[in-house]
Amino acid sequence: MADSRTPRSAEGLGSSSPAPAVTRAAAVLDALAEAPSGRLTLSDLSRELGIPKSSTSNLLMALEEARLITREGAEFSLGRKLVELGAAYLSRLDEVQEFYKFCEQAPTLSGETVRIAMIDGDHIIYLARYEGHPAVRLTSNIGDKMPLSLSAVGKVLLAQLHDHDIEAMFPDDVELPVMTPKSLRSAVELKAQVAAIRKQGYALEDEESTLGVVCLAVPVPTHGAHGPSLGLSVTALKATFSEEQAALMVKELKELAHSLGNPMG
Amino acid sequence: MADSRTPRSAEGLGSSSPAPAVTRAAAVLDALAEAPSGRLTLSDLSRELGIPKSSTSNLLMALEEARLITREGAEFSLGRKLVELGAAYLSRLDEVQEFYKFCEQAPTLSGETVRIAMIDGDHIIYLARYEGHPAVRLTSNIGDKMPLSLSAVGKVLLAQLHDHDIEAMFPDDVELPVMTPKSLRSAVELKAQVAAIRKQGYALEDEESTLGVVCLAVPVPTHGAHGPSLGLSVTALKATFSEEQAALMVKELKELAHSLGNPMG
DNA sequence: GGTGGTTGTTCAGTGGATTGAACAAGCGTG
DNA sequence: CACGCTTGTTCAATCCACTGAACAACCACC
Repeated sequence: MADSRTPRSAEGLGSSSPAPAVTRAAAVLDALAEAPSGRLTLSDLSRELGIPKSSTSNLLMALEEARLITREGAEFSLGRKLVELGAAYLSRLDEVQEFYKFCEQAPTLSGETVRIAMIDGDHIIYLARYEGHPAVRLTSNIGDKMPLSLSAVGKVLLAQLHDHDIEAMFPDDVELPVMTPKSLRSAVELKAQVAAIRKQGYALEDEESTLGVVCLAVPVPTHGAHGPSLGLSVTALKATFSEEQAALMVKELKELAHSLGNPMG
Repeated sequence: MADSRTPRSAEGLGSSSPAPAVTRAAAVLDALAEAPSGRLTLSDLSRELGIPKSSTSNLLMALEEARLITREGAEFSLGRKLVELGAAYLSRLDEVQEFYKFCEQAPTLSGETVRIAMIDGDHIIYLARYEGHPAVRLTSNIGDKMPLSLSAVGKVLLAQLHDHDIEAMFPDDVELPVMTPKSLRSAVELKAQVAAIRKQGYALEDEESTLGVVCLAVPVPTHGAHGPSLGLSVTALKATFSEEQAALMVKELKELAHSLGNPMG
């Protein structure tokens, strides 16, 4: 997707980093993560990030020594250590452990596909997935990202933000990403939904990211001031989706959200 | 585990990194990943890594801007971007996708707990887990590490290495980590097992990491020269473990390994 | 409230990381 | 095979990131 003609400068001109080498190294990791093939050469990186070749070479050597990237011939790709670090992050979230336990025991949810997600910049990121439903395997994985406007969790998390933050992210004339004919197209429409979500306490996504698939989501009340807000969602096939079922799911999701929000034994 | 009295210098004295800031930043991430609570203050990090406070402050600011870490008051912890990056790494491994598909269809394995792992320095790291067996939920997670000598996959991957590499990692007088009374204690014993594993083509772990639990593992033939070698394992309760079952599992594991090793439609 | 030991931030000097040009090695192409 | 166009590595000069000490803010404990 990234236009290879447009080098995205690692440094935003005026904003000089307090540790440029680190900022640039992070840009290297990003570039590798976003590259379609996942593999780039020194020259590729140097060109795309606008970093001199010799400097890039130094960065890559340091990153390789830290196992954050791997060299394979002349091509570099992400390293295994990133899996460790990502896992270390997730293992610290007690919510994830409890999430699994709860899903297994919940009468309705235990048979569905449930996910827990978190807001991450202008996207959501999936942290864990419970699959009671081996028949419907989602293509999305832990760690995957999604635009806020295209998912139920995204909308529900958006609804948790202050209005001026929402306005900053979605001015009225902004272009929203579109994945299906039913995707929301205007920021005005999105903000109207946000208002509705705040009233009813849950969000619905009706084939807006994948045709034939609907999603329900609720927010997890953020306990105390610390930690970013989490959201929960159930995914179901539109064909087998009924009002009563939806009501049950929302009820159980809210129970789960409540128990995640109030840490107890 | 880390003796807080012993600052592990980020730089190995003589070996000066071509990009010290990056190496130090990586050390910061490691320290945060290993910290029991997952949260450290600027001073903690400065002390433990032997980096001046002012420099540490700069590193942390740059890391935070890259979302590789998060600040929470005065404490720093790993950032969400690491989950993304780890996921990006895993999503590139086609093996993982095929692994899931195969497990679901395999007659015996589909009811068991199967994992795929990779060698990572002197440990193994789990890349994916299939659970046909909701009754027995493992405590281990994707991204977790394990010493080579304590798991069936570890031993089977060790058996793939050249003898001189094994000798370098496990000289005869080395102290092996111990987790149960049945854990291997001497490197000599370990190397004898490696020889046996090479003959029979699979490895067995008999309550060496967890009492009551046994594991079988086979290697995935590394197709071509590139990519590190992978291993597959099934975990079962010792109580419900029979010879015939073991034979079936090894057979299916080998089939899976073969299909992973020979990429096809 | 004073006091000792923290904490994180500021700032000017300097030593080392960064750099660009010049190098060597690979690869299609005519 | 010689040619252009890549690629990655080398090296000395310069600039800027790192440093250490001095600072301010905080907490805990008499």
